[in-house]
Amino acid sequence: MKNREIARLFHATADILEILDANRFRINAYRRAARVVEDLTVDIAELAASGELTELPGIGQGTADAIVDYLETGEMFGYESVRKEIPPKLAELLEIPGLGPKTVGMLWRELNVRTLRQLKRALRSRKILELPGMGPKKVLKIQGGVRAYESRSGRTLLGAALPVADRIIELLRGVKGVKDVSLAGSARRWRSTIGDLDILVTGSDPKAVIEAFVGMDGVVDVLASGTTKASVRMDDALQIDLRVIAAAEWGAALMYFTGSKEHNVRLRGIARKKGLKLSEYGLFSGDDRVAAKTEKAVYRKLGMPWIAPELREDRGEVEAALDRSLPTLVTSEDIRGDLHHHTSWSDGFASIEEVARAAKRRGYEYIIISDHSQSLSIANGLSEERLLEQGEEIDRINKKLRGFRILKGTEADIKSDGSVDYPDEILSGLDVVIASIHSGFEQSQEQITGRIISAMENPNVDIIGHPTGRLIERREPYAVDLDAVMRAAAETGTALEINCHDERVDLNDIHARRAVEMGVMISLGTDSHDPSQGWMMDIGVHTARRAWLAPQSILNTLDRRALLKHLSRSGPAR
DNA sequence: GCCGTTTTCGGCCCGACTGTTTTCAGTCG
Repeated sequence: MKNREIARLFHATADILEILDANRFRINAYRRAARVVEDLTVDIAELAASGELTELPGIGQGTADAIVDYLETGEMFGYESVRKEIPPKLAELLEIPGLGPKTVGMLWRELNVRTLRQLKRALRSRKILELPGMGPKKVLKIQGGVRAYESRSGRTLLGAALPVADRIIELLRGVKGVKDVSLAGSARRWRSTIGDLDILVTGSDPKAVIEAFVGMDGVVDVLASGTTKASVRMDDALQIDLRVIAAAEWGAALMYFTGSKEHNVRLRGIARKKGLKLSEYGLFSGDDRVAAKTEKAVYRKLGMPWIAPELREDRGEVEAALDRSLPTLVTSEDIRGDLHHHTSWSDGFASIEEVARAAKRRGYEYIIISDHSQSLSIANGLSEERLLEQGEEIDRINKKLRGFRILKGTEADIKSDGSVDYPDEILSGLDVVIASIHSGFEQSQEQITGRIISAMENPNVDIIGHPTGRLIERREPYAVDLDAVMRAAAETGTALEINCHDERVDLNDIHARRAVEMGVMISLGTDSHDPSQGWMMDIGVHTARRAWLAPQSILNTLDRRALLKHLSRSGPAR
């Protein structure tokens, strides 16, 4: 799949055009094209082959030609020609906070700044102060941006940011006069990584809220602090934006601050067509505010039902809302059990009984114990004998539990030759078999894909665990041909996992949506190694929502009997 | 560069904050 590469080239083209001060709508067109390609659930080469590229919104003749050009030659003519217009590393400077395309372009033209090193030298020179719009404070601000850029650690995992958000929300609720506090931004949309945290507050004393916010523990840098808006950087480099708004504008502000930016742009376009104006202060007809207090009211006046935050990515949700075809999304209440959990029998930290009781407290009907298999010795994988012993232990504990069932499972390794790490007679005695790749990551696409497909052809294999093997921001996916895997999953009736662990989220939202479109069932598993990680099911559920999934597409919404029946297993009698 | 229930040209989302200005440009979200 060349989708990501093509999207990257469109983004790069837009970056360069910005520095060259090209028409901003042309720049936006490239950004939109990049995003459309990025979000595609199909291989762009297929669309190119069938001549359907220009049917995509935002892809016209120019960008379609560029895509075909790249697919055929490995180079994109448009990009190659603008690339020569600026020094090779100049566009990287755009990633420095506080430094935008205008300033980068000016510094290059006036002071011949072409690299980060030359930028740092220029910031110390006196000549920079002679440039228009440049003063001592601006220089300090950019120097601060350079420091942040050099020490940056990429995006923050949602699982790490949510506890911080909870703590801040708790703190702000305690400020005098505060009425409502809400998380907004990409965290409210449950993106698996976030750039910053956005928090919204309404209350009678904005000044007190801003003061409490910029003065809280852990703040190392106040980036902005106005009467309604403030930004801080925390000691772990996480940036947090706060906005204090009037109660009458709560809904409009929540929409604005939740984004995505692209979703908001679409809505504003629709407002404009209706002769209205949408901003964070409300939906206006001239000077009259026609809606603002709740999100629902604003959406209604735009002619559509409320759209769940997880869908607000401009991936077709606006069109679906307009013609009343939004999906019924799965919710946490639909989930009957966790389909992937480890215990101290392998590399987990809790006993089977502790895991089961915690799952029962979460309101589940069942949990699958899926410890590692024998060849994963580094994780204390279970030999055949120990797996059978574990089964007896599960039987004993099940007798003690009422209204809850521990199912016998395994997360069996898919070995380098594609075989599964236990013999069929062992696998067929289990309730659920997950098969995952934990070795041979460096194999070719053909080998990796072949391994997974041969595992799925084993009738005892029910679920493929973390199908791409990525670790967010740490390890790239192995070279798997996901399309081929999804086709085989549909044919063999094998489910694909959304591994809910915050470091994995694998399948991701786009993949999961594609899989279900191809007729594949999705399994949600937290891959917990301790019951305290069970909450990550929320990450999986909301990722499934981001993938537009209804309960029917998800294995864990089945009750125990229906689940075992679906997996073609009789299962133990109650 | 894309797009069209005001179509093939003339539009294209909106506002806060900052630092530089003396009315505004750049950056960010």
